[in-house]
Amino acid sequence: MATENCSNMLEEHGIRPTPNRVLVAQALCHAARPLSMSELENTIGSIDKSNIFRTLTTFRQHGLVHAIEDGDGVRYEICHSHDCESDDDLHAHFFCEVCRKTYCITSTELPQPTIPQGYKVNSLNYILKGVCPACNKG
Amino acid sequence: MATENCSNMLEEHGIRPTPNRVLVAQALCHAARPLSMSELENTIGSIDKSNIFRTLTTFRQHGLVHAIEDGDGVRYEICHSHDCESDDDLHAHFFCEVCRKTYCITSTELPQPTIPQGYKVNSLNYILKGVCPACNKG
DNA sequence: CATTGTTCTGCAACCTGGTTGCAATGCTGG
DNA sequence: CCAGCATTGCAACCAGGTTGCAGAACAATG
Repeated sequence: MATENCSNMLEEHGIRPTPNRVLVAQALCHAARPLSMSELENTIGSIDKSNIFRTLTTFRQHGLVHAIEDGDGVRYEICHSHDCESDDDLHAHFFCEVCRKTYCITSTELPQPTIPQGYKVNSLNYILKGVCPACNKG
Repeated sequence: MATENCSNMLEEHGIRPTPNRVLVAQALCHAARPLSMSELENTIGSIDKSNIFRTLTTFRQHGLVHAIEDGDGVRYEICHSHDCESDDDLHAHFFCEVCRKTYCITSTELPQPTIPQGYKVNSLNYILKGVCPACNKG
């Protein structure tokens, strides 16, 4: 996504589009998969990890990104939900144990288990672990 | 589970039943829910965390326990699978964000998403986060 | 344009969970 | 009993995540 568009996207979510924030948003938009703090740090190269952490916290508070816990830390992806309150952009994720990347499984809806009485569910995390097609060759 | 039974259980899995290992196995059997390394350390009180770590690693290698990543670290539970190879004891887990405990959702089968071509799945982790019934009162 | 208060940022320090190296101890088989 | 391997506790380490702080950037106001 172009710098301009990312800047607008931030403003639409009530986030002031500082240069660093635009860089983080661009990195997330450009990646086809969720990125961890350190992946973002390496990709961008010019921003301190504490700032990336605070930027992602801000993004999350404004419903711009999802946090995904894939057993290898936390990764973030742009939330494509039509309505960030209802968070209808849920899907499973696949963590490759070889290349240690996390992919979105968008081919299928996130299957919802039956929740017993009394539990209040705030978020879902469905992680599959194994070997991705790229690493599975040969 | 009694000391005697735990000891047998270890031997059935090809694990030498040292006193410490029996303590860890008992703690896991006695708890109705998966426990983290530090929960085990606190519950048992007499065993060093590095030893608990190595004990759990051994248990896992012998198919005695599952590791569950619930976004709050790793927790372990006795694997009740009939056949540890096929690992048919899969179920979702619920992490309470208030008391920070993890519960098993055994009321329902773990729903399986459709996996795209080429991915080799080794394990599944389905975590729901929210507030458990005990913390949800009042 | 200068001033002031808030926001953003980088750096360094910290914390916690997980992991490893090592030396001492305990156990097992000859 | 002895040699050799398994088990253990301790201390150190590591990485990801988090916080405190002080300076830089910014927006608003007179």
